[in-house]
Amino acid sequence: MRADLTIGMAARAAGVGVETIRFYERQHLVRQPPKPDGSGARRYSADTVGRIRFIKEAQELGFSLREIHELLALRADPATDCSEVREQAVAKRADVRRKIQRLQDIGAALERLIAACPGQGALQACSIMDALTPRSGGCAENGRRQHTNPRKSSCTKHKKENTR
Amino acid sequence: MRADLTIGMAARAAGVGVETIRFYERQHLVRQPPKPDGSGARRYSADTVGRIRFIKEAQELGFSLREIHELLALRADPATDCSEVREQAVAKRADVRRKIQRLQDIGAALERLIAACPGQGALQACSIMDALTPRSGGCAENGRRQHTNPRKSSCTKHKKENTR
DNA sequence: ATGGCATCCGTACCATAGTACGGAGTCAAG
DNA sequence: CTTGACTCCGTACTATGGTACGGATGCCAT
Repeated sequence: MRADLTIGMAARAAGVGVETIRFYERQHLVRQPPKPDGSGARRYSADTVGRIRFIKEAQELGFSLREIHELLALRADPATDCSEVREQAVAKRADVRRKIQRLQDIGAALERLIAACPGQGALQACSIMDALTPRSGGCAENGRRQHTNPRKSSCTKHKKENTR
Repeated sequence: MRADLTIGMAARAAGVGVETIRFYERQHLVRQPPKPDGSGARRYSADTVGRIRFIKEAQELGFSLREIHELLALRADPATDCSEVREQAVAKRADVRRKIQRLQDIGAALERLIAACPGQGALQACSIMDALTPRSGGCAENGRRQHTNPRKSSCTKHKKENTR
């Protein structure tokens, strides 16, 4: 794997600023490559770019840099005690699964919200908090019946949390 | 919905500190309830507790407080322009789907890492970065074939990024 | 060899999301 | 009627994750 990118090129390729790469180096999230042959500028590989992209993505999924470090440090290889690595990997997997579950709940709530909102004014008040608990709050689904009379929606019954 | 919790009780129920609730009030993420009848202490409802829980969960999924505010502000109801709400909800849903996809990728990579790691030392070096790109890097899966000859694993070929 | 970039490195500053502190008030039990 | 636990509100401090700045140096094309 040849390292042929300057820090500026690597930063552009990864979609971050040069300073971010240096910051990650200080945090030991990416290794600072050696200066090739006493030259002034370090050279970065495409692998490093991928690593930086991974860091940014994982951040958007709610992992802290510390957690990302742990993720990146996980290695199955013949030199390490695999059972410990395995244990951590299993824990991370559980974490990931929990997050997926919650996102699916939020996705379903948004789906309900969208269904309650046919395009011309909903028939029933419905926030995402209502939509999270399908059996209880508002959010009658109110599909493609746009031709039906949009008056008399019996709405705006419960205001509850107004918050701003 | 009766509001019968003091701020301390609400904080405990939501798993946050009192100061966090006050902070959210300052940020207009939760409404500050009125003091009932000139009494000194405000009273919070179970709804507010749910709202705070939602905020904490969404944060762990990588949403900023600003984004969470937008999520919470989405309401389908007869008084608002539904098509605009719908548009935002659809955008948020896309966001959520993207996150789910990435988490599934990471989950699959962890799965591969776990599979490559039978418990006694892996046959092949494999980091999560390798495991993310199944066809290319390391991470031969190495399931329950512990009886097959574990020599000659042709491992530890590519060290690439060592990073610390 | 010189002008214009880019890199290097250190330090300072910034936004976000809390967390702590301190003084004053309230309320119920002992 | 005091003590202790809690609330209220304002201000200050903290941790995380960058961003910006500035002087020195390096690289390369004209």
